[in-house]
Amino acid sequence: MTAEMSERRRLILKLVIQEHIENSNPVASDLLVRKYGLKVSSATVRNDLSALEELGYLTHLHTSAGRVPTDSGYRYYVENLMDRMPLTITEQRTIRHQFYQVRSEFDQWIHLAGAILARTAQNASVVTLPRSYVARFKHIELIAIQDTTILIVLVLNDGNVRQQSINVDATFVQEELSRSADRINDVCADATVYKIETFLHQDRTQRNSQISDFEHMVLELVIRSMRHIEEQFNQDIYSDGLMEILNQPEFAQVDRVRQVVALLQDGRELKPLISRVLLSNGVQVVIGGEHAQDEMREYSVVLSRYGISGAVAGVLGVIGPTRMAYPRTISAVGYISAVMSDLMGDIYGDQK
Amino acid sequence: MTAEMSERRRLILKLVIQEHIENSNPVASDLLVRKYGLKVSSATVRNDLSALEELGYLTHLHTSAGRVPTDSGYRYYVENLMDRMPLTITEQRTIRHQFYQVRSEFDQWIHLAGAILARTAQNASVVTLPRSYVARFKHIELIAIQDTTILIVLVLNDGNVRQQSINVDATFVQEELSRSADRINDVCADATVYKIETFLHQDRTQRNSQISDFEHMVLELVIRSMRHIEEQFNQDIYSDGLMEILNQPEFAQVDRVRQVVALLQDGRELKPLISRVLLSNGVQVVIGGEHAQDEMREYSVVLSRYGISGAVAGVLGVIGPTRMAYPRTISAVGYISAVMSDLMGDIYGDQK
DNA sequence: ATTAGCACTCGCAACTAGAGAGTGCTAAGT
DNA sequence: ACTTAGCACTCTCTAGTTGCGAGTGCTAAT
Repeated sequence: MTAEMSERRRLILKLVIQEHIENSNPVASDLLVRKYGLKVSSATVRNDLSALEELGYLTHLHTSAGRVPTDSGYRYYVENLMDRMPLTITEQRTIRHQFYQVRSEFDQWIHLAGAILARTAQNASVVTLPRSYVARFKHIELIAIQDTTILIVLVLNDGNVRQQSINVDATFVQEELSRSADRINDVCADATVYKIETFLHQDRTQRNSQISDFEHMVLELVIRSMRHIEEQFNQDIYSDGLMEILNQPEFAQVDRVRQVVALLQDGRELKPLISRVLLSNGVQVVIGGEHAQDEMREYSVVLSRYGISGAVAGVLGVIGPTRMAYPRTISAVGYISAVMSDLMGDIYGDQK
Repeated sequence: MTAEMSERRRLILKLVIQEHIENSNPVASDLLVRKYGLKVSSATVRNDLSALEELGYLTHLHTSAGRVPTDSGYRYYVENLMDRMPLTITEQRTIRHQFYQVRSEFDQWIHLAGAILARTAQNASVVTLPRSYVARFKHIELIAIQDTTILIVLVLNDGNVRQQSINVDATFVQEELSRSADRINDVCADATVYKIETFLHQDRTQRNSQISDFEHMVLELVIRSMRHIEEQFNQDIYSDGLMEILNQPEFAQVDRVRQVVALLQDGRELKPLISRVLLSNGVQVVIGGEHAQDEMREYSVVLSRYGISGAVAGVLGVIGPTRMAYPRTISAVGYISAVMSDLMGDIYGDQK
């Protein structure tokens, strides 16, 4: 005697969820009949609603309140019911245009992506920098900025640039430094950390070293930097749209606000998700209680990988309350990740 | 017959403010007598309180509530009453130690400063990057990252590093690029934008050009970048401590929270302040209604310039509700700006 | 299977009352 | 002239009460 699905029940579930997403209050049976012109009476709808509740897709807070979707209700909606809702042509053009304008400054990309995502989805956005799966040395530059202070600029193959300064005993002139940099660039071209380490080790045990003590020291620093980067592989999460998410009615209480601020600020709860998404394709949706972490129980995330498959990749997406405009959010995340991937293809080339 | 100051009234004002700063509720006459063991009765204190109110240093919200400082009360306190409260030796040592650990990665400095300020003052912090008064070219690097894509890394004398990528028609090999970079580095050494422009102009009108067309193009980009940097001179505000400030009891209502998030996020209200502080010495305090902007009426800021006087400078400080632990905050801002200035002296040298 | 009708539940807003906190004033004391 | 005790007065905050509206759930009829 358990409840069963039917076409009408599916329609009612869809309407309940869409109505709830739009207005955030519980949905009543007769509102559905009136607003959507159902050809049945509110009593019939009530029966269906309680059947949908029995199936686990809806709940009430208390007897005399309208229905609210559960996490599995949202899941069913996302999988089976919702209509795709692509961004309008105008929106797409605007977005492409904005990216085009900052195409050469790629440290701006993630800021732009974060801002657009947040505005489009009316929720908070998260974006990680694109990173190589294995960091490779691309180029080093040594610049004398003071008598005994040297600025090291290290460029990796994924466009990661790190600057660092060191103090040395002796005074170097720029020519010397440039020659050292050239030598290091030669030796390390396209090398992984491991290769650089091996080289350093061999060079040390040999009698006639190819490189100077100073260059040794620089290489040590390079290794340390690259290790450091690999450790925090995709761990720096840039986030935007705090204002947007705070305008959602679920954040009318301060403790909810504090909770979401904490969530976005340290990002500990998001990291496992991001790691998983990095290995997947397409837009991923995790809804409320599906999260492993308790702190995320009240939030949904819509994430996608972007980048060049097999080479460099990052993750971007949206986080918001479980009551979220999934169709639009999913489209926005999908579209922006595609635009970003295209851009990266232009710059890094479509290697592989 | 206007009210006058007296030693006891000064003491009472000081106690009211300190008590209010600590507990955030209005201060009653008999609490002062009980808690601080005053040698007069609560009725006397009441008389003094109403005298202080007449002088404009205190208010009531309504007849039967305790006293609360006004903005000018806080001002009087900061100018005349408060005891300096330096950070403890342990705190100072911890802070120095933390900076020491990241001394070579100076893009971390502002993050560290922001975090420490926020934690120490239990409020939001703001930090701007150190910038030269006039940007000077230091070094350029051209790196082939793809057949027709070149990465430009531009280093300015204040340590500002900008990366940019360009697409070109022809294919360049790294050697060619390095030679071009060398030539540009020669020509532009320590030049201001103006100088580079003049050079470019002269070189164009001459028959035999010193540099190639490609190098011309790069220089154009350099000029654009430097202009861009000069325009947003100290305009990028890094901010931290949102969690800390939200824990202050004045942010128990959501609209206050939204207000402060907006304030920190766009920073429009802070920019004029920062520009002013850049030209001043020592720790500057602006309290509530002293702000020119209405949006800042409920906040106080404690700011200080840091850097090397006459060369590079930035601003750091704390923003919080007018009820703020001024002595401690002022000490923290002063101390951290001193530490940052020292560090910068080590790196950039104490030129001038 | 659908529907009308109606009792029942729950939350929410408005109102009331009483307690508590703290002042302001007056008149007396030093 | 300053200080103080005493007390009335004001205002807020909390708890309790009530009534209303929204919406369900059930029953019995179609």
